[in-house]
Amino acid sequence: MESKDIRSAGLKVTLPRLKILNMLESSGNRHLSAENMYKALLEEGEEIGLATVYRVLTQFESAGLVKRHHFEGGNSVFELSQGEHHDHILCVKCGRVDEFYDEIIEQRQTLVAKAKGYQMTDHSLYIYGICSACVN
Amino acid sequence: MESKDIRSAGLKVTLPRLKILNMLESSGNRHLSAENMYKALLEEGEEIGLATVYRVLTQFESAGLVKRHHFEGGNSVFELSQGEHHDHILCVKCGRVDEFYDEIIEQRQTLVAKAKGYQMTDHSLYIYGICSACVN
DNA sequence: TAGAATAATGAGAAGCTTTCGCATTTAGGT
DNA sequence: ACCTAAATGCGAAAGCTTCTCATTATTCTA
Repeated sequence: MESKDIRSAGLKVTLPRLKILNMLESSGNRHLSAENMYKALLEEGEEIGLATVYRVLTQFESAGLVKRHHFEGGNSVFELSQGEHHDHILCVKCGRVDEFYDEIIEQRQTLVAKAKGYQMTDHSLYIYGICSACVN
Repeated sequence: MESKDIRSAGLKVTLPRLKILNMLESSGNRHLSAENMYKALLEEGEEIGLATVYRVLTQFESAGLVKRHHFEGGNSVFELSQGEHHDHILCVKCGRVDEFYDEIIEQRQTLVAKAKGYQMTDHSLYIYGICSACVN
């Protein structure tokens, strides 16, 4: 029951929030845009406004429930922030998204930040390419 | 004379294009938004429209003269693509931007792409943090 | 160097994603 | 069940970027 997550974020448990959280959990696609979710909800017959989808996602992000990503050229996508940090590699042809984690890259980033005199708070790494299915 | 660059990109040498290229070359800030440049041109008394600034920058990007970056939360910034590839580290407080290049990170990215079955075409890495001047 | 053909410009409108404002509805504690 | 605060939906609005199109400028050619 994901109601716990919503409640412990200090948010009231409402139908829009349950639906959105559920969609993020159960969708085959782990990376959804607000528009995606809005349309999917419409098709399910839910009367949920687009503004609400954005609002809820922003709240979930603040609560650490989801992560927002700005993929190249377009809108934001959201993913459940279950488990550990990872970065993304995406196909520029079909839009497929894969995840990866590379300890050495992580370490080097920390070193770079230190060398430049920065106190690192966050980082974003996207690798773009053509996936095996699209190379042909 | 940067007219060569414009001409060899297959573009006519016009005042807006010269001004914009010049601004990217001579500005202390290497990372400028279209809006930045537009305002600066206005202040210089140039009658250059915002649409033209965007158009020209997009053309320069296609020609490989400039690189476009999507820094977190906001508009695109452009920088002359002189010299070699580098990534960016930016201060979330003051907006300062520094550049870095880390050979090991580059190598690992190639390895990751290969391991995931991707033919890498590009990548973007941004480190966010608080710079030495803003830590206080 | 004048003229023709073509590309570039400026201004405003329009597109897209995201946020805001507000009246109405709903959740949660008492 | 009631009351208060929070959440919702809708439309409007904001911010960035692109498009349209009539006008202007550049380049090529004669």
